[in-house]
Amino acid sequence: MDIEKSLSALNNPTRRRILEWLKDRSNFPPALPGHEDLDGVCVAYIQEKANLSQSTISNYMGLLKQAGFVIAERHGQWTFYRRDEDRIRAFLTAVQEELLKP
Amino acid sequence: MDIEKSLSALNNPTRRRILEWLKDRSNFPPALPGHEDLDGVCVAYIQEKANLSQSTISNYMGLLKQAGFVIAERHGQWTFYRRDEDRIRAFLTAVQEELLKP
DNA sequence: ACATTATTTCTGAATATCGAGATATTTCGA
DNA sequence: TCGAAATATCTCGATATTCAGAAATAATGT
Repeated sequence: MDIEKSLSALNNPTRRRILEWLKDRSNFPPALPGHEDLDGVCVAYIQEKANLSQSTISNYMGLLKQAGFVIAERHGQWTFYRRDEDRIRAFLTAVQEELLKP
Repeated sequence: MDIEKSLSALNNPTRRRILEWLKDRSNFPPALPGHEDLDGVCVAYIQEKANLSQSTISNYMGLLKQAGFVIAERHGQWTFYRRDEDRIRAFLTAVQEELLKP
């Protein structure tokens, strides 16, 4: 739990919006055939929604992953990203502790 | 509640440490004579503890104030800073909503 | 009024972040 | 095995942030 990295990752409106979009798979086009069971989303879909370049989104997803907010799962040529709810909650607890604990 | 500003303000280890120090007035030297009732801390004390230039600390305190984490109260030549617990809690709630709400 | 002290503001150099384009890597299909 | 698609990495210019020092402002004491 690197609070520094997490705060940096959150300190960007697009990255926060991506995290919100990932709350609901239906914010994105339907899953690719054969991947209906995964609830992750591929980079191309995120890029399309964010309207930023592919390299930027790939980089952003890397930051969100390093921060622990998302899990990346590679299936063939696709990388599917989904939220890591446990670690998101762990981050919130850590910030709360840091800000509030006596 | 500008979550952008707040996250930026938190995205610096020194500023987070200052917020922690301010939890307990006894992290700093005793109050100046005649100001024992205030539980705020003057910039000079914070500067000494952070070991950064006075202009840097003044700047930092300005950011923390704009972010809503501290309240500044000017008494004579001193500005006393103290945490704004209500707004700190409000920020935590806002981040929690943004990160967790469906 | 003048000197002293606390604080803020201005200026600038070093460093970090943003987001793009070009290129590399991985994997699939023909 | 060759080519195409999806993603990752490298590099770069533009912009933002960090922090210091100097100058400006504000309040106090003599």
